[in-house]
Amino acid sequence: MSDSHRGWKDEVYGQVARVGKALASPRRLEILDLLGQEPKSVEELARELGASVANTSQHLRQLSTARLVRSHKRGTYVIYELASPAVAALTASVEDASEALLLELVALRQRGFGDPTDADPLPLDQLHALVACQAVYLIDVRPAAEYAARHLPGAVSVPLPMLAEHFRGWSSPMPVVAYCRGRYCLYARDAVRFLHQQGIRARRTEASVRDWPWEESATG
Amino acid sequence: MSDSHRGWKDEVYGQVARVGKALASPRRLEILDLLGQEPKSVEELARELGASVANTSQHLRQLSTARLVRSHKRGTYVIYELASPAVAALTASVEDASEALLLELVALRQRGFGDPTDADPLPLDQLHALVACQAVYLIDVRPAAEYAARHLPGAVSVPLPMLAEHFRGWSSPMPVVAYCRGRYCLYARDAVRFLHQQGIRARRTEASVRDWPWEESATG
DNA sequence: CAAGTATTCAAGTGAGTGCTATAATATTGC
DNA sequence: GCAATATTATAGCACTCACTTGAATACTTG
Repeated sequence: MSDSHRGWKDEVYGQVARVGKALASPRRLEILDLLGQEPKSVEELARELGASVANTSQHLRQLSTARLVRSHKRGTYVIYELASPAVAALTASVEDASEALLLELVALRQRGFGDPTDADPLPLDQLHALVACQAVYLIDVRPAAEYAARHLPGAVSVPLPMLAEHFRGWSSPMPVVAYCRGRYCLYARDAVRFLHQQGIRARRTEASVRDWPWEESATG
Repeated sequence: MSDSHRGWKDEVYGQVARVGKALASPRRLEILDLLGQEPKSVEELARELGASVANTSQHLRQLSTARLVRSHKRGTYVIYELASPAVAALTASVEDASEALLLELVALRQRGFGDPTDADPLPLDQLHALVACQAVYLIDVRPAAEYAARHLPGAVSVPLPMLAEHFRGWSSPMPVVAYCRGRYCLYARDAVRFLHQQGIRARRTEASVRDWPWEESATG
């Protein structure tokens, strides 16, 4: 009985495992998070990953055969992007589950944000409210291209290298809130540390373009 | 800049990849689906999988070190169970994503349910309504132990081997709806085929205990 | 058409994985 | 305590995977 279904089940779970295998490498997971920000070229991904171009290309090939990403050519570059929003939802699920199950991961993340000057992150719902009534100065500290692709409504683009220049002579009493790529990105942490050094009220949030309630292409 | 965060990112994504690796094997995915029904012993899982006990034990060990499952002893048996509801949600996410991304999987599933006598499955919301007003006879064709652990409200336990006996002399005009473990289980299909042969109005649903809106331990 | 550049292919290596078969380790029931 | 049984550990095999290196491909630009 159960035996007569064996072949079919093997095939079915074999297919699901194609997706599972794609999620089995740290590099590939990081690639998926990066592509969740914005489509990127192989070279750019390799630079972000600190990996060789050839190696990055191979990982992208695997993600591609598992249908998690797709590519098209733009000029001399091959631009990779997530195959669908379902992929961003999938990686979010895996990361959520990991945080729920692995104490090590929670500890590791606390270690990254453990400096006493790193205030608690601003929760998503509070951010929503504060931005709506313009009570905070929301900055997007990712590279400009990622801001251009998609950003939180009301946010100002201040890439990390521009931070000092942007806040030179800053005297507004309005508190600053910084966001970056999300949970596993330290840009916002670095920004907040710098602003604190300058005596500017600042806080980070773990919200990112992934979490924001998106109406299609509303890039306010 | 990005380089100074490298070590931390490697560790973080390494942790997430622990969960990813656990999802990278067809056998382990099937184990997670089976444990989503009910906690089971190694021996029982091995029988369901058509795998050796030793091999099953090894897979369970991997799932265990990734914290997706946990175990406790009952008599001479070691009973494995999902570590938390988050694991069931995770496997559901992976399967959802696979179905959204892999045409092969959709085709494969259609092949399993492609017989013209297999009517379209009853959607979850319709099932909810029909059960609420007692317009259908809902049968749970999984093994009795899984029914005992958890079942849809209003369902009657009719394990597949008991099907013929249960419906001998059946004359009610009420249509039968059969459910089993879910999307990748063929028990409900087999039950509906049999009932059709007997001239009984029957339909399957892909709803399962995983999909039902559960209030805690309401096993109506 | 030629040069330059972005990407992919191919081969090689060391580590890891899935499976089998066999032995070892409980733990229960007599 | 001894036999029976459920589970896990160990060793070995074929295979896959991640990464590196060096060459090949494809496309743009002059």
